[in-house]
Amino acid sequence: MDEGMSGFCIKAASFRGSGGGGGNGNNGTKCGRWNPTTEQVKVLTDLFRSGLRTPSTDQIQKISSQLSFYGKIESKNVFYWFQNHKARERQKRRKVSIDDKDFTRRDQDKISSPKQLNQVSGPARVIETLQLFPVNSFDESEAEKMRFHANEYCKEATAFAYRVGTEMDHPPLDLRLSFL
Amino acid sequence: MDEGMSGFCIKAASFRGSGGGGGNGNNGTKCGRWNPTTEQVKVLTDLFRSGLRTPSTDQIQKISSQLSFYGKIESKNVFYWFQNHKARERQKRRKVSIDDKDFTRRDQDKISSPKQLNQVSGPARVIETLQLFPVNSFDESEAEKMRFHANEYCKEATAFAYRVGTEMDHPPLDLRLSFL
DNA sequence: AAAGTATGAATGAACG
DNA sequence: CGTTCATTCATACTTT
Repeated sequence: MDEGMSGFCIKAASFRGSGGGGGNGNNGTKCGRWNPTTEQVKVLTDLFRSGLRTPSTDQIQKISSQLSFYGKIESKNVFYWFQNHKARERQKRRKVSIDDKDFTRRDQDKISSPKQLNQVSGPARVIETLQLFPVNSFDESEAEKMRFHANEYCKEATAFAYRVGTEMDHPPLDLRLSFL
Repeated sequence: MDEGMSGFCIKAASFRGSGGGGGNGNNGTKCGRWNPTTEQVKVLTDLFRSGLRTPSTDQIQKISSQLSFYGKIESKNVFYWFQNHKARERQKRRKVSIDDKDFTRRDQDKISSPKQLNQVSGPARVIETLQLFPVNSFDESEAEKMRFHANEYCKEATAFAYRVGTEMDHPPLDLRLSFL
């Protein structure tokens, strides 16, 4: 297809996510955008999982410094990484939650002969246990913005244990584009 | 978490809309990546051609719900579809316009694609929130198609537990993140 | 079957 | 912060 590759250097097919640091030495001829190594990603992920979500400038600096050992990295990369990771956690939760499992119970007219195979709707998305007590273990020296923040989303902590139907019965189809 | 690794499901060589529309026997147990049926693609394309470019979350969910009849689909699939379709439309357009100095003697209007009619270069902003008119092709029932939608933005008072309070998470694990 | 193409998915970067 | 753009990776599909 002869894509663009217009502009900057190209990359030579690196693998990402292949656990165990598959020699993803992005160091070298790498320009354009930051391509984190598996080690870098792991550390960042650990930090995130530990509860870090919006690191301060100082934290970003420290993280960046530590991560620079594994490869080229800048502070802004760390900043963006956390921004994106946090945003996407939320975004994904929103998109994957109410997706399928449509209850469009329209009139049962004609079934024609559609081939609804075993449409496995929703592979039982697991619900991670959310902590109600944010305990920030690190950075107790300059907890600036991390004040009492645990009092904003207290609407309901109900973990809807919705079981995914073992057998999804398909409603008769009647699709119009007027659902928007 | 780790949206990365989407597991690894054994690929089962599925068919996608094997040729002419007819039986796009949606694959049965296919995990890997979403494989849209021809009907799904048609609806999405119609929506796109109607001017929809970046559907909102609500729209995405509605579309996904409607499309779930034709086969397995999730909201994120719809999201990605529009993102990709828009990006690639732009990419193609950008590539065929600038640079490339040679005027090909050949016809510029090759086969192209039947998927470009509107949305040309121009400040004319395409409609973002549009009213869809039925363009169904395999649905002969014309019962309630002319419904006035008015300008009611009733937000579908569905009681979805929506709070996402996944703030801090403090697993008992201990990392060597002492450099912070 | 290999090579090429189309496209779903992921994510860095940045905008508003 | 949520949303959007750009680029890239992975894979389904097509062509040779």
